Amino acid sequence: MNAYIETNIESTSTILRALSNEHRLRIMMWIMDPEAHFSPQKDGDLVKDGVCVGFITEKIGLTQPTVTSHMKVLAKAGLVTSKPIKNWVFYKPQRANFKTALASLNDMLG
Amino acid sequence: MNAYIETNIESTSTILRALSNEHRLRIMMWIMDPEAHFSPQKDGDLVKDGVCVGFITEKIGLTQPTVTSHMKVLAKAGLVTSKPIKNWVFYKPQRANFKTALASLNDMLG
DNA sequence: GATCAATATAGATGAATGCCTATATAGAAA
DNA sequence: TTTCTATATAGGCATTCATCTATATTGATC
Repeated sequence: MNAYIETNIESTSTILRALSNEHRLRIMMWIMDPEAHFSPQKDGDLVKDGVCVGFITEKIGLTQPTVTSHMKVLAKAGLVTSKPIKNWVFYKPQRANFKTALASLNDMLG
Repeated sequence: MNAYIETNIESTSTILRALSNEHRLRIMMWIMDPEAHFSPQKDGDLVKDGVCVGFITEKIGLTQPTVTSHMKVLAKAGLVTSKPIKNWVFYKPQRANFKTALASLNDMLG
């Protein structure tokens, strides 16, 4: 078989699985346009640094460990990166990887 | 909240979940371009009617009930429709719904 | 009408998911 | 160095998913 297509199917399905959960889809939507959905943070810029776990937790109404677990799924799929500042952790979208996934979907199914 | 966005999140995540399984993603890829992946069928046109369950089952190497179950997931997500001819059932992509999902993803995250 | 062929349904099982509470860790501040 | 705060980890539990075997259904054919 075609190794390129196979690798592509694997990573694409990982990304789709990450986004297939309503909470995670909502979270991605929020952090893609953080200034529209969160108020400014003290120790990290919403756009430059990302959104902290606490803000997401409060907004989505799940417990903090559950949110951390969702963020890890997004991170493993390559959709976000995390950066610790003081004792916060800020999550920021990886737009390029999202765009690549959309393009793959289009290649494969479009 | 915005009912439009909420409905959208629900149906989009349903479609993403349907496509997040590697087998289903592969099947969708095949039936989107059926002539590239299957040989002609006796009682149904690959493009006009769709691909029969038996062909998919043989190509993917799972059992027939498992394939039927996958096809039902795709159908529930609105990604395929089925049409019985004689005692075959042909599955055909619903391109418009797929395109809509891609567009929603772009709206929400792009 | 009996048989064959293609698909669907039923039911079981193991693995993965999503959620929680309780606790650990690590940096900041007192 | 004790305490506070933000996040991570551990572990348990219920639900959903992916798969199989066995069987039912339905149309075609003999």
